[in-house]
Amino acid sequence: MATAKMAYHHGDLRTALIDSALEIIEELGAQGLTIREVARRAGVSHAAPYRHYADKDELILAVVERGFDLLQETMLVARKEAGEDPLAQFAASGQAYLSFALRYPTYYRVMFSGDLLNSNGHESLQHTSSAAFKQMKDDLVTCQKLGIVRQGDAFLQAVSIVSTVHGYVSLVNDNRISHLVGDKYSDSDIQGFVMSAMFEGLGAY
Amino acid sequence: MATAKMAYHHGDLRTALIDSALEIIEELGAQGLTIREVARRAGVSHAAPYRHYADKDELILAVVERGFDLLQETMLVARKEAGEDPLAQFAASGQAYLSFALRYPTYYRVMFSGDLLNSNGHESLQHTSSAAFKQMKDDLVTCQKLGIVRQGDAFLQAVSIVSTVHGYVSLVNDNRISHLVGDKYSDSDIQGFVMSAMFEGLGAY
DNA sequence: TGTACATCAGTGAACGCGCGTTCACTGATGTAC
DNA sequence: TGTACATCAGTGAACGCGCGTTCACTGATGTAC
Repeated sequence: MATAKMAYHHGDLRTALIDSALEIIEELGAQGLTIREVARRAGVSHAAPYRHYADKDELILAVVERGFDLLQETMLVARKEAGEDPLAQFAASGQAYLSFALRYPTYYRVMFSGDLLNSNGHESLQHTSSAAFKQMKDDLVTCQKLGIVRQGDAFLQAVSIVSTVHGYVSLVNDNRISHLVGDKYSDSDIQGFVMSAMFEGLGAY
Repeated sequence: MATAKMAYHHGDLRTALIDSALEIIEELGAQGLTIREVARRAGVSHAAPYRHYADKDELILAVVERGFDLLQETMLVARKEAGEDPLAQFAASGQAYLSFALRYPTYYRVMFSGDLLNSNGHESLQHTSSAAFKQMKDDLVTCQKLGIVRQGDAFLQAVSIVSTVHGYVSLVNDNRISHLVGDKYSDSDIQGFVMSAMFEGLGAY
């Protein structure tokens, strides 16, 4: 990890700081994310981050932005691997979303609740999530045309789907389900059921 | 508000502290909830709370507990007012849940994410939410017997419903929907659609 | 009913802590000639 | 290729702040006789 390059000038501290931030978020939770801890993990004095980010909010914003980029890309790859069938494409990107959210619980939370930000400036984030949402709506329209999803307003259908997925993920990540379950079901049983109930609501065949 | 009684001894500081905490949570968010601010609002020195709660976590726990009690009671009242029809009862308590969550967004969030708690000791909370969940499951079983809800494992159905409702509420409260909407739909349009999609998934007639 | 005293519920000063941010600085790098 | 110098990316000490918690204290209350 430590190369000669890192002696005084770091090389790419701007990126390394985000890496450290992610590490912290998953390990310590959102509360643990401080400029000083980020610097500590990047092996740098706690004033150094100010060379790259004006203040804490700007760093957090960068962290969240990267998260959305990563999520979007993951979903795109999954969709491409799913072949030609539009419903399969749709399901694949949904699954990618789900996997991301369950794999990086705290990160996901930070991304979706304005938790850490003090100021505003969410514009760029809104752009990314709007794009993902539009993609989803288009998919639904396609599926409707093919008669494999119930007719109706695709926008409202999309909100409904997003609600279910987001809700499921949030409950699991906040550990609100496991104590209800006992040994009766595995996580994937539950996940499977919730997703198929959702598809039934959509009338997807 | 200030009575003679409150001169030195407060009267019921234990309760008043929770009131202040709620005020803060709705007004400043979870981050703003500090022992010192709570004391400030209750008009008392910041050491006073320690007469009633061992530490910050214990206070927060009391706040959350009250929230669950309130939620549970609200739901029970709604259910009783809904008359005899089991599906109506079920829908009514769901609606009560929804209203609570949308009315007290930050409070709801604090209740459902372990956000503020440092230590563990969630046992009593788990008890309350388990009870609410069990109620829901029983309702579903009843509805199944009457043939007004799709047959199947009521537990899984309940998880699915909770996911959708919780997800919808979380998105709305974190302001993740409004920027997608534009002027096209009112909040209640969306809410109505999401709920009926959910019921369709259940096969509720 | 009055009084002595234990107990309870507050006060306010003080502690140590980690935080975000600033500042004067210094070491490394890149570039013009 | 070598050198002077501007610029860039770090350092570390210092700031003020609000926090959780503790402590010795004091005022109010309740109770036994």
